[in-house]
Amino acid sequence: MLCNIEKQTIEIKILPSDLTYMDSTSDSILNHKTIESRWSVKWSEAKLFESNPDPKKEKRYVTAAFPYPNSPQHIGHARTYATTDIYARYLRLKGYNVLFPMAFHVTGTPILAMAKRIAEGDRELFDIFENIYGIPPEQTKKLANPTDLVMHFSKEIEAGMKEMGFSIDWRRKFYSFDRHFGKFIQWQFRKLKSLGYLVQGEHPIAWCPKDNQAVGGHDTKGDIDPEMKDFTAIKFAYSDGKDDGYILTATLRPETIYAVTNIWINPTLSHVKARSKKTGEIYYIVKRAYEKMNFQGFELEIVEEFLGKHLIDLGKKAKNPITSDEIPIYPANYVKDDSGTGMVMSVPSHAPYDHVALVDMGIHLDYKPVVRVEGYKFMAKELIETLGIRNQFDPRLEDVVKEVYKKEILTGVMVLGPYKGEKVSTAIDKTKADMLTKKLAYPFWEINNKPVYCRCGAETVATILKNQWFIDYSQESWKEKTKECIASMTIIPEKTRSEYLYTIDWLKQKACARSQGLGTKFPFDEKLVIEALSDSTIYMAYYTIAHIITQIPESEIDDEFFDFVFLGKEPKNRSKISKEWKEAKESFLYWYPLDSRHSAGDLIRNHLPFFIFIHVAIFDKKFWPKQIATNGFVLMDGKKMSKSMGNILPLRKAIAEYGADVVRFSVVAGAELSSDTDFNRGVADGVRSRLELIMKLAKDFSVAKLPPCGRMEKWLLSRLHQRIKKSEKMYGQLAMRELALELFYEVFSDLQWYIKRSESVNLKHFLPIWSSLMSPFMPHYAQELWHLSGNNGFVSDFPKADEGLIDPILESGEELIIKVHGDIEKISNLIGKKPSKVTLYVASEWKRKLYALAKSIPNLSFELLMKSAAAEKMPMKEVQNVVKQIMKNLHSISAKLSQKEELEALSHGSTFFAKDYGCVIEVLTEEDGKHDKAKSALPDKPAIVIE
RNA sequence: GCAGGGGUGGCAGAGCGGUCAAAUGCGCCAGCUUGAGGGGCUGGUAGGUUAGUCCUUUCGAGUGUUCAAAUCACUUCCCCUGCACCA
Repeated sequence: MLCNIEKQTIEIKILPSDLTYMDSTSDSILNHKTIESRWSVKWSEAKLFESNPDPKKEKRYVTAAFPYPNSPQHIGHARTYATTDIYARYLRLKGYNVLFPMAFHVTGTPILAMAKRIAEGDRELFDIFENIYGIPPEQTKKLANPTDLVMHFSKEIEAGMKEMGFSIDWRRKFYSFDRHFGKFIQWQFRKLKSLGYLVQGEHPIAWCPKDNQAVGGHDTKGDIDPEMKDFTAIKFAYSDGKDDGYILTATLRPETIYAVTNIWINPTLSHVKARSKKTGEIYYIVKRAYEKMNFQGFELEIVEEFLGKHLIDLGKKAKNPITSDEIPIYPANYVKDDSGTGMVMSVPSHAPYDHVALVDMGIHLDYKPVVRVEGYKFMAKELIETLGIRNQFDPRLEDVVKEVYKKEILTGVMVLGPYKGEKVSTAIDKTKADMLTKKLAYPFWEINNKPVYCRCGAETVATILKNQWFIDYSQESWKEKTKECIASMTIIPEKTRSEYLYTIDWLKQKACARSQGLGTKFPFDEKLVIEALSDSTIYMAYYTIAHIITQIPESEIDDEFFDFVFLGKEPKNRSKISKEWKEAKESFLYWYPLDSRHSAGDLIRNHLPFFIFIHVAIFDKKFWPKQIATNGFVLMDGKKMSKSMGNILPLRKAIAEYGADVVRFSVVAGAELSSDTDFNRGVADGVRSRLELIMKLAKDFSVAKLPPCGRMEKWLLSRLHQRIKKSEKMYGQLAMRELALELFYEVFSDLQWYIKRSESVNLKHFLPIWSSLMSPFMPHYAQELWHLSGNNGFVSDFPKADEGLIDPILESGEELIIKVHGDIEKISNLIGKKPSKVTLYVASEWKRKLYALAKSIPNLSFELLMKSAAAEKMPMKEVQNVVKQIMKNLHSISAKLSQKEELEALSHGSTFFAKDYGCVIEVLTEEDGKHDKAKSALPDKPAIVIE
């Protein structure tokens, strides 16, 4: 029961106009800093988020992708964590024992590269630090050591997370370069190797010849990711048999080898005759290619150097290694020496340049088509002729090349050679593989988007890493197991499921070790470091023991420890099992499997599949993850945040300005989970001012001792209890946008209506429930409200919907009042005068019956309804009019209330109408009405007469 | 090209067969409130029309299914993301 005990009542009368004080500068009593720090201190003192196994309670284990501390966090990062925290807090309210841990990922090269840039005094970086993150240059200078950098930013991030009120168990914090963690990762890799998932092979990478090391995107000027392009270097012997050297041509289209007509050599460029020290083979190539080839393991030495003209002047012919055709060698000025070997096999039927060059020379040949493309016979030739391109130097030729290559490779079908009938995309690989195995050709790599410069200034080159280690995600049985896991998981949003499956299908081998970077040493080659996407796949398991394992000296940790904890295998020597071993195992068994993994949506194509792959590889099925939820980005005023645009809003700055709860709410509430959301001042201000109104109301009126049992209090509670039911489902599905609407914006309009309608305001029963419902989103303010409304302790339960308090009649009654209120307004605007008297006529009971009748008759027609009405002995003259209306809007008619109920509601509303419009209100039944209009009353739509 | 997602009002973004001229927020306009501003409140925001109504056009374009389509099917155009070794 609602109103029983409060005896002492103090009547506080307020008018809606009294509430027009939402003054954002008057937040002395609404200071978010005070409220937020008050409660975060209390939470931390109560160790509320330090979660330990408790066999009596059901657990839920949630994690979010750990941050990479090479810069402070911005509001975009906050979205994933806020989502996770909201979910974690919701689960706690539902009574679960919830674990939400956090750590820092420092693996890889970006931090190293950044520290190096600081050491070098990189202006650009110092500017970014100063202008975007507010770090003065003197301080930046001190961060030249990678560890200092990590510590500085991780502290910053941790502070931000604490300010945000994330319910994290910080005891479990670690860094991915911690040695204890390294032991765990090495164990993981030994496991993968023993399972046959670790393989070695060749791998092309970008290389800096000056620094003598591999170059990733972070190591280049302008952070450009070097892209690798694979050529095929094909050996053309001289046909006279007198020269044992090969003209080594490089091509991207090895499948066109069947239609080579000649070889192009640029007569003006420096060429060399070079001998391989490995095989003794001799190649003719441009001089610039010689250096590049040595980076790719050809081990060449120069025998002779000359201009290309020399080779042409010999007048010899070459032999096609596949078709054995004898082909001439022609000069071509368009051939450049910065790409490939500087020697080109000419395929005029498919290469636009070759065609134009031959035409230029006045040579006419019978073209052999190798590839057929819909709509063309010789695509290259036809396009050139259509465009009227006359020589090799026409800039449009470049576009033609792109167009032809794209079309032919993507849609073309082979019409020549052993792969006749196959798609070009596969024929390229097959033809190439054939030539490679027969040693008729070699792979040759080039940086596709060159020039890419290393930060040291040198241009990067392509090189081939022998013995690169891979995790072999290509194994079919492994893929199947991974898919099995996905099938058992809840994927939020569900529509991304196919993306996971697609990614799992195309994942091949993933290079997992690098020569540099922070992190864990590769156990099978200590010169290498495990790269970042490979050491972050099962670290969620490590959290469960992170605060326990550190109690064991690192030197005593071995694979048996992890086997024992994670796989349940007893060590050979059972006396090894210490208290910590047992505790760790118990903790893992309690918390695992992971119940929900949270991350940004862009990780669906790499980290998240890896996460599942490695889990299914290593852990027992009962420890496979249960759920993944991914979210979109946060835009700043509609634009993507970026360093170059300078529109990054650092999280802590946002918190200082708006307060943690407003930021939390704003970054998750604006859009559905998976789509990008916009953060802008307007939205954040709107959230803040609403929150402030509620706080103000609470402060002033929550403790008022008047009985909160009036019609409007009941209405407010009825609405709220409806929302409890709905929101529970939404929380479970992480429907952030819907929750925000349901629990915040709509509740706010309820409150506005309530204030308008009530003689006095009393939120005593409303506030505790609402604060509990909202507490996952706005934990600090919710806690404050909980406290203000006279409750002790922490918000700790999810409210239960009380069906007995849900009153549909009451709600419909208010709906009617809202509608009539609006209608009066509309009419008086329309007739252009303020009402002095308003009379409302409530429709007769028989009209409601007629409505019900209409709804109950299948395949309703005018005649049918008239007949039925006649059978019920209704007043047929009027029935005709009503039936006409019914037939028009059959789908929208409703009569939720009886005449009596409508009458009651409107009578109650009449004092409000009278006050609001400053006029006399009369509510009558249709039958009692004298006015002509009275008859036009319909259920849910009283007739209104304004005088 | 392949794979995935998407095209809705000034903007963002719901809706996914009837209650839809289309939630909500932002913006804009008008009135009120306020010392001004900010803020707040009320109403409006496709066009026309009317005592709260009704009509027409509208949800990328087109065709179809249906008594009924923003919602279903087909065709077509356009946009975004990914196609890797990068955290």
